[in-house]
Amino acid sequence: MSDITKRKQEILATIIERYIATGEPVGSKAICADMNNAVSSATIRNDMADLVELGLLEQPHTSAGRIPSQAGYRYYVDNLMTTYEIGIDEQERIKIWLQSFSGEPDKLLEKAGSILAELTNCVAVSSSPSDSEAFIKRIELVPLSEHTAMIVLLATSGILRSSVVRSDSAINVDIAEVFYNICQTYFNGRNVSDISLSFIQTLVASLGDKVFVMSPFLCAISDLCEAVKTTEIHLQSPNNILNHTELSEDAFRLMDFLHRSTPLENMLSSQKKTLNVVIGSENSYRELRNSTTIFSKYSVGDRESGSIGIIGPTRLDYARLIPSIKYLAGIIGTMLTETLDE
Amino acid sequence: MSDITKRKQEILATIIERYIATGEPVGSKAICADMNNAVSSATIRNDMADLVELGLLEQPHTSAGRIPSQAGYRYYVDNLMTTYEIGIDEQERIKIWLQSFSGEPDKLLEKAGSILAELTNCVAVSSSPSDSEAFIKRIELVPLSEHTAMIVLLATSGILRSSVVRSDSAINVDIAEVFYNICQTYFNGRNVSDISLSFIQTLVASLGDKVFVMSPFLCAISDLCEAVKTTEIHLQSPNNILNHTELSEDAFRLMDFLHRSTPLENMLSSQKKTLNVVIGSENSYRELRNSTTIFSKYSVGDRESGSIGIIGPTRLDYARLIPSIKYLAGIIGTMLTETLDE
DNA sequence: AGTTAGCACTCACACAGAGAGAGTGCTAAC
DNA sequence: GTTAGCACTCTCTCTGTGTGAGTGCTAACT
Repeated sequence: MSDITKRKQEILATIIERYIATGEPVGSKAICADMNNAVSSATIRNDMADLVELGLLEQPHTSAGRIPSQAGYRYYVDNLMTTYEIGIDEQERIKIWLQSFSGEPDKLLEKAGSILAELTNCVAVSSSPSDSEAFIKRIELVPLSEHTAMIVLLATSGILRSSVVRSDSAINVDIAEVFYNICQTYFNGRNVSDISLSFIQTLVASLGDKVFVMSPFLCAISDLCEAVKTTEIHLQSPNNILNHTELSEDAFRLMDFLHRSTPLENMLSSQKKTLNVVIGSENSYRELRNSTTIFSKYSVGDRESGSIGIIGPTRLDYARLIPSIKYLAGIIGTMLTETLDE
Repeated sequence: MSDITKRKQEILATIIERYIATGEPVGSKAICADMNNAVSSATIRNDMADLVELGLLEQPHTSAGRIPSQAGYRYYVDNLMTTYEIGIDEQERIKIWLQSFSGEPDKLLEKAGSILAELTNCVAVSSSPSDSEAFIKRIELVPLSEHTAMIVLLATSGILRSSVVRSDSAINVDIAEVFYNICQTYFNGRNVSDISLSFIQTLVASLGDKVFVMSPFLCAISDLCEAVKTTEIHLQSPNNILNHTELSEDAFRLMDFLHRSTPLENMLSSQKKTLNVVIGSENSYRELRNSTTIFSKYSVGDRESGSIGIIGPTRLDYARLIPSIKYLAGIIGTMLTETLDE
């Protein structure tokens, strides 16, 4: 692959950039003009034929211009692209805009996602920080009425989860005390992965006559631990899919795909690198075979605990989008880490 | 309008029901068969011509069958339709399914919405109970870390809202006490609409040296009161829009419309009746000119405080959907009222 | 050997005409 | 008021033609 002449690389880059901008197949004449007539269109045609041979370009039909193949985009992203960083003032604006949500990871990610969707005109997807190694930092019981209370669980990963519990018996100071005692003894400081159903069951067995009052609360805690471990997926502007005509055939299937969290989750958890640009059929899900996904992990503390990125067509302005996504992932990580430090 | 002969009504109903089932224009022969050849196709043609004249039917083109006009649907819904109640066992299943979410109105509505979307194959929309006449029932401060705390506000409308606050000074018992004192004196039992920015400002002025510590909390309370008043819109399965080919032209605009809460909110708040069936261009929003919206209000206590319903094409199985929506609205109301009573 | 001009060729697209089929509107008889 | 019969209308599909963009190939040139 690396034995492609400089000129062929230039031609490839020109075709890709022009195609990204216009969405139309690029002919030899147009390239010729873009290259200031350095060589004739016939020469370019010869080179293009070679690039098709190599699988980097495609022809929609015999007498059309060329469009990049998925391998072509891959070569471009890996070897040819020069990235454009996002402007400093824009960076500053985003930072200020996000600052106010730094206390609540989910809200922060939703906001970041909607900024990203706006910026890229694509669907933005983010996963909340999930960390099965997280510990329970704190559990609080917030009485709401005689028979209902809210249980709030804060994990060391910075994730905050809450749920409302109903109890048949009145929730009074005594019960709260029992609750906090149990938390202190059995939950606080414990790894969320330890709180299995069987753990709760053995715990319940040891409670004696408090079991009936306590069990709904303990079940809630178990659920909340589960929720802390579970990656929450945030989807922003799914309708942006419809902006891209090249995806209109897949639109229906894609929409359906986007609205199911499990595959998205699997997709994200299978990504190993910090920045993942997955083009077309490189994606393991068939629904994404005509799409590109660009995701960057963000780090909370020293752990890469979540991702943010986009799903769009393969025809994407990679050179601009990749830096934007990197920037957002970076700033999310920083903010979440700062909040965690206290 | 009421001077339409019995037979014409029967023809109209047959056309509408057949068109709802098949989506294809209905010809005189087909109706003839559906009516057991009680009259000849020629007679039906004569009657159909009259129904077109009256604006209840339309012809896509001269030599096609007839389809219902929007006015035709209206006439059908108002005068001809016989509704099909949802099955008892299905009712029971839904009830059990929803029960577990009765403590959290927003989750309950989301769940109900997703059931409705599944049931109807349409987009489900619901608004959380909003009530500007609600009072503050309770405010709790939940310390999370040295500098952050969660503020939980429960309103008499059953709505629960929370937000995380950062404070520059450490959040200790003293501060909590001051906080609860302020709540007791100024907030608890007060109408959420009273908590304006100017109210907070005068309150802040009277705080003396506690002002710097308290102001982020007070601002949060103000925001939460605002959030209690604000109708929260839940959208379920927006991609169901794409299931309906007759809306494919509007799909893009509709999707966009659905993802902005404000118009949806306006639409819902402008509906006066308990059950609102708004067909096609009866909708005040242009985006909905080819859609039907069916919404039912649900009552919490004795106030109609929110809505649930669907947005779909005008070609809808009104006879089945209307009872389903009524049923869901009813059960939501019952559940929310029960939770509130305690 | 690499580059270029020239030209025939290919293919998608847009438009037009023909044939088929569904369903109508009208007329005249019942 | 109802019905049978029939010409008529309009959509849809298929086919054919013309156009234009862009190619691939060949032969000449540097």
